[in-house]
Amino acid sequence: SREELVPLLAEVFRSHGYEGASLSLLGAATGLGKGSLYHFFPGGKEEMAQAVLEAIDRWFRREVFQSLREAPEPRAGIRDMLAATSRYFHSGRRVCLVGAFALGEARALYPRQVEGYFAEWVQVLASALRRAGHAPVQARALSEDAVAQIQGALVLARAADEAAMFGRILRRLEQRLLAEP
Amino acid sequence: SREELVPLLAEVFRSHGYEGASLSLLGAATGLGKGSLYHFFPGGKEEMAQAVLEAIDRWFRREVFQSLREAPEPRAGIRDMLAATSRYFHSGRRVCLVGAFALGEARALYPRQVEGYFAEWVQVLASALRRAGHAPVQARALSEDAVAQIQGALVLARAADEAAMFGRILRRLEQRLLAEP
DNA sequence: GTCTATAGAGTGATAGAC
DNA sequence: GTCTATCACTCTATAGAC
Repeated sequence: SREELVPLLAEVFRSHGYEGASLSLLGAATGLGKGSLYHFFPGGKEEMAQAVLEAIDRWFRREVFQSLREAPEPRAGIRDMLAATSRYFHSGRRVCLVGAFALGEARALYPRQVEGYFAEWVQVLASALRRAGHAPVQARALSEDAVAQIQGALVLARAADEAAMFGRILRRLEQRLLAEP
Repeated sequence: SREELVPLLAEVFRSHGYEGASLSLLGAATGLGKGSLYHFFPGGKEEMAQAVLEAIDRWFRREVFQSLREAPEPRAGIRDMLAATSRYFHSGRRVCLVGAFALGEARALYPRQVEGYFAEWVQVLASALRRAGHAPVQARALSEDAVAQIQGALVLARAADEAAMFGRILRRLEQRLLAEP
């Protein structure tokens, strides 16, 4: 049942941040009392956020990184990655929890996960760009730019409360990533 | 003396977020008791954050947007803007408070300021790009991409705890912004 | 007396841990 | 549900300047 709880907890952390996600909010979202929450997560709030980060990590490995790694045609993999990214972030209406953690206090609690999430994304995308014909150095640079662009697009879309901005930026990013090396 | 307090308060909000910036932290950072803080900011924490956002707004208008608006040569203005940006964010070691607010709960408290900060940045940069020879639609698109890139670079640099990443991304952004239309 | 700035005890509410 | 700690905040008291 931990597995069924995690997506509910995730949405609370995403929309309220780590400090803002109080046990009463987490309880309300799951329909559980504090006692039950501590039964499933003896480590309390910290363990809940840990479980959420692990679930995010699994999702990105499966839905976003896998097609980048395994697509026979790297450019198709890049398209799939961007489509999965847009789906995951609800076309810009949803915030990136790892990005929000990176900017805030929670970074200190989960340094490995925060660092690893972006590092793996950049590495996997750079590898696909190399297979698409880019020189290693350019592939790495373009990949860093791209992952930063996605995160920045989420910030701007949320700031403007205009999800469409996320879609616009992602569409231009796709053109840039698929342009001939 | 409010003016002398604001930068100290700002650093607390930046490194702990809105909810994480407790009155005891704010008191410790300023060396003031609650009485004094409430003397200068009768509206409490909300007014302190408001004052910080106003100071940020003034700083960006003066140091970042002005050269974009007034530089006789728009490309020089763009270079100055990027240099001021890098200076402001301490070459990637400092977080963007408005960006952090945008991703978190505090966005709801200051919707106008959060929205306005990015909207003005995008608008002023797009105007400089038009003067540099870009067509209006392309200027606007490139400007959105650029401001998002800067915000994303701050997220990634902070996530990786590697300030140099911010510098790398900004250097490539400069090339892209100064490329011939 | 008045004004501005200060400190800090004390308020109820709520936090997370258990 | 119970616990203690801490939250934002209020209030009273007090200091020196003029």
